[in-house]
Amino acid sequence: MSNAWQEDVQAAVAAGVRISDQHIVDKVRRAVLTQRLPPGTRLPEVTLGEVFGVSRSVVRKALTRLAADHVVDQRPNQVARVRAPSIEETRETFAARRLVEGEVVALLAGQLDDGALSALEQEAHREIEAHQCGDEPARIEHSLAIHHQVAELSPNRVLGAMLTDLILRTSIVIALYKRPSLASCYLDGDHPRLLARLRAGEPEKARGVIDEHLRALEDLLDLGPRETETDLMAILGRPSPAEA
Amino acid sequence: MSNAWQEDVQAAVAAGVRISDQHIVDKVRRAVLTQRLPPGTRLPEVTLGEVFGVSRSVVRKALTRLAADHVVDQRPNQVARVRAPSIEETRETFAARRLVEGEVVALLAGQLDDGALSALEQEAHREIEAHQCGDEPARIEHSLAIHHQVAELSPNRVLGAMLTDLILRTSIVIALYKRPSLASCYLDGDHPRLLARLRAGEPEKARGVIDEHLRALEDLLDLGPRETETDLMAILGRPSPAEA
DNA sequence: TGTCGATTTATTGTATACAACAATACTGGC
DNA sequence: GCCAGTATTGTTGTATACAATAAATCGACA
Repeated sequence: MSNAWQEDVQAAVAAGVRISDQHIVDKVRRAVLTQRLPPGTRLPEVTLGEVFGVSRSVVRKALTRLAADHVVDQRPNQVARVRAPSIEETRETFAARRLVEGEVVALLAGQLDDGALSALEQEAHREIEAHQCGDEPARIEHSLAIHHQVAELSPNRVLGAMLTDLILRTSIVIALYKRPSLASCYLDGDHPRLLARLRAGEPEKARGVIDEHLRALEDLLDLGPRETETDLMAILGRPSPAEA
Repeated sequence: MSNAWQEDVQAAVAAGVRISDQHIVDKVRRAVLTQRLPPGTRLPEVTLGEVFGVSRSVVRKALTRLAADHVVDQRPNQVARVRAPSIEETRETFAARRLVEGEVVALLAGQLDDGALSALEQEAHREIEAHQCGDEPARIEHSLAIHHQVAELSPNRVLGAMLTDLILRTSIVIALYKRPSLASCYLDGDHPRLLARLRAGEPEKARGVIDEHLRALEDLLDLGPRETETDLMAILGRPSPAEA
C-alpha cells in the first residue's frame, strides 16, 4: 500500500505547498507514467484524500479530469482505477499519434528559430548520453521532453494539445506492453534525424521520420496474441475478461 | 435570464427522470451548439443547480467535464463561461478536423456494410429535403448526424473519439462566426459525393472530398480581419482584450 | 464630478454528513 | 463441503455548511 510516492506528497504538504486538484492530477499522471501506479490500481477517493491531505471534493475533481485525460477509468458507483488500454486500443493510439505528430512536425519543419532547435538538440544529446550511461529513467525523460516540446511548439495549438494527450497515452501503453526482455525502447538516431529534417525545412521527410520512429516503437512492444495463460482462460469460455 | 431552455429541463425533472451530471453535460452541450447559450454566457453553479434541481456537487462535475470538452472556460475563483474560441483557434480547429476526418473517411472507404452506408445516405437525403424546405435546424441536425456517424464508425476508435470532439468544436465556431447574411452553411452535393467515394472504396478520393468540404465550410465563415470597432480598440492600446 | 477605498454581495473552494449502492464476509441450511 | 441468503463493510453519490476569493456597490474626499 505505502509507496515511496507518499513521501513526496507529504513533504510537499509539510512545506506548505498548496495542494489543488491540478497537483493531484500531475502527481497521479506522473506516477502512472512511471508505472509506480500500475494499470488496474484502485484509487479510492478517501485514500487519495488522506495521501494528499485534502478532502474528497478535491480528489473527485482530480479524478474527473484524469478520466477525461484517459488516465483513469471512472465508472458509476465503482472505485476509480488506473486505465489499462487494450492491445487494440494501443495500436489505435499509435496510429492516431503517427497521424497527428506527423502533421505537427511537417508544420514545424523550417519554421523553428535557432533557440528552439538548439533546445531540442540538447535534449536529444542528453538522451544519447543517458542511454550510454544506462540511465533509462533519464533517457525516457529526455525523449519525452523532445516530443513534448514538439507538441508545445506546434503552430496549430489544437493539434498540439491533441498531441500532448497522445504522447501521454502512448507512454502509458509503452510502459504496459514493453517486452520485459528489452532494457530500453531507445531507437538509435531517430531523434537527431528528426531534428535534422526540421532544421533543413523538409516537411515530408520529417513526417516520414516520425512515422518510422513510431512504427519502430510500436514494433518493440509485445502486442502479439495473448499469452498462453489468458488464452486458455478465453478458450474455456470465461464470460467477460473484465479488461477494458 | 429565463430561456425556453429551462422548460425542457423542468419538464424532465417533473417526469421523474434521473438528472445526473451526464444529463447536464448533454443539455448544456446541445444548448451551446444551437446557440441558445451564446459564447461568454455566465454559468454560475447555483443557478445551474436550481435549473436542473440538483446541488452544486453535480453541477461542478458537469462543468469540469464540459471544460475538458472545450465547451466552457473554467478559471479558478471565477464563474464558468461558455467558451468563445478565437478566430485563430477556429482556423486551427478546422485544420485539425481536416486531418482527422480525412484519415477516418480514408480508413472507412470500402469497409462499410450496406446497412451503415444506407443509413448515411438516408441522412444525406433528409438533409437535402430539409434544405429544400428551408428548415435549417433540421438540415443541421442531419448534417451533423452524418459526420457523427462517420466518427462512430471509425475503425480506429481513438481517432473516432477525437473526431467527435472536433465536430462539436467546429459546430460551435460555425455558429459563432457564421456570416449573418448567409441563411445556411449548406454545401450542395458534398455529402452525397463523400458517400459515393466511401461506397466505391476510394480512400484518397474520400479524403479529398472531406478536405474540400471542410475548406469550403471554413470559407463560408467571417474569419477575416477584425471589425472596425474592435480594431480601433486594439489600436488605441487597450491593455488586454479579455477575450480568450 | 471623478476617483479611490471600504463594505457588501455574489460566487467558488473545501470539508463534512448522510444516503445509496457494491462488494465482501458470514451464517444457516442442505 | 457447498450454496444461498443475509449482514456488514467499503465506497461512491449527493446535499449542505462554512471559508476564501472576486466582483460590485456605495460613500467619502479631493
